[in-house]
Amino acid sequence: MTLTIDEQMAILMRGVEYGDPQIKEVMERELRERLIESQKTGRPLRVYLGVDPTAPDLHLGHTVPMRKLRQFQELGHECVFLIGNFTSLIGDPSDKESSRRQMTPEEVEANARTYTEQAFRILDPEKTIVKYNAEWLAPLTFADVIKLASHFTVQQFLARDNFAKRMKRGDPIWLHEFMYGLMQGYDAVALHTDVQIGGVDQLFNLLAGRKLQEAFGQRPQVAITLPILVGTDGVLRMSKSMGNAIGINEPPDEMYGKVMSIPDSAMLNYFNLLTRYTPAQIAEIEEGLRSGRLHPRDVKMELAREIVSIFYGDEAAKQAEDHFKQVFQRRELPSDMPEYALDQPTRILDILTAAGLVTSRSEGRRLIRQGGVRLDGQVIQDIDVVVTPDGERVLQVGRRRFVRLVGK
RNA sequence: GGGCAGGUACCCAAGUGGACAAAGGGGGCUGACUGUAAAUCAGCUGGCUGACGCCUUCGGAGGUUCGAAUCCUUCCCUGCCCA
Repeated sequence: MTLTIDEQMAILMRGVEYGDPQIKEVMERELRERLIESQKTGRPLRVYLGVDPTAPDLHLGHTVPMRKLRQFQELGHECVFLIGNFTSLIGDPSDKESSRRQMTPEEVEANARTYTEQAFRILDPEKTIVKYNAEWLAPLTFADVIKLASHFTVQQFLARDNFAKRMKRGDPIWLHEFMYGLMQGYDAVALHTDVQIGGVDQLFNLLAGRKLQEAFGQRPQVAITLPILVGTDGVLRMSKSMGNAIGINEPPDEMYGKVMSIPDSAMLNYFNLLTRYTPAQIAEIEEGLRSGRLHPRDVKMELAREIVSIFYGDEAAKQAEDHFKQVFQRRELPSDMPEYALDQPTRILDILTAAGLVTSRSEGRRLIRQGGVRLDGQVIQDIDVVVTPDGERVLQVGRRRFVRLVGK
């Protein structure tokens, strides 16, 4: 609370990115004005972040704007975590080149529950207001919707990068997808927001909010947009459906390992968007990597440790790192592994499938043929080998799947 | 409503009567190497089978044929042009 406006601005604008320098200038100016007013009047700003519950788990990509919301929270502002339980029935065109399928109300509801639980690992539950946009979107009449639509032209939508691309390619653009921007814009109106946070791909929607707020006689919100986090492939945006996501609910070992699997080229993206490091510290790392003073592997391990630590604490991060060194660097057995009770001589393929190490027997055969299956460290050559229970034996598939066979 | 072009495996995309479980790329997996599950290189990537082989798959349903992803009928869906 004792921070100066300049100090607050430095925190809040950190990492913020717009496609356009002019927008940035305007947003910066407006945010500053509002902060000053807030300080004078004592009225906290109303800040909101919306997420669509399209998958059961939040991943690291979601945490980028959530951390920004948290910063506002810590500066004493009123923060709304909005679950797009209505919008996700439509499917957001922003994050996909192609349109997203519509979800059933049941799926949305189940996901919304896990989302809020997981969100509180970043946000302060005491200071967070959780809202669902079906509250105000569901009651709108067709006439209301038409009125909202009358504030936009088709050209404005078609100019949007995402639609323009699909247009060019001849991919379908559904009429209902246009409604998405209207809905998200109306969220801002319904919430009387001062600030909305989102990914840069959401800029269009945030600006739609400004437009609608003006139409409703409200002061247009400040849009704060953040860069997109890439997934473990290092190229595409992180998303569960792309299979390149790191879930915030994943166990520490898994989280650490997945961070280690990102390409070196993605490291700075992660440092910037996910860690607690200052810009100066990150610049130093960047310089170190470039000059060869720092070893990329060590830097990545530092990154993995930091990320696990944010979610599970230093102790768990340390343990995850030890596990990683043990299993992947020294190729030793992990300290603990799942057990599978073996009570009679059993063919190897039966064990692999029953223990869930492979998804089909064909896959098991393939892995054995490729030398990817080991019993007590010995590569299994014979597909037909029968394993007899004999105290404890360790069955390993590839480098990271282990099961302890326990005789009975 | 009319004309034209399309709908292929997790994704993109070839194939237009048999040699197609279906080219190529991406992703994923395994192995080698290494600096890590980076990079690079090699292999694998529908299911069942010890194996020969068998079964299921090319928008849906029928049909022609010894044989169909490929031809025909019909239905559903998409894009472009015209109205």
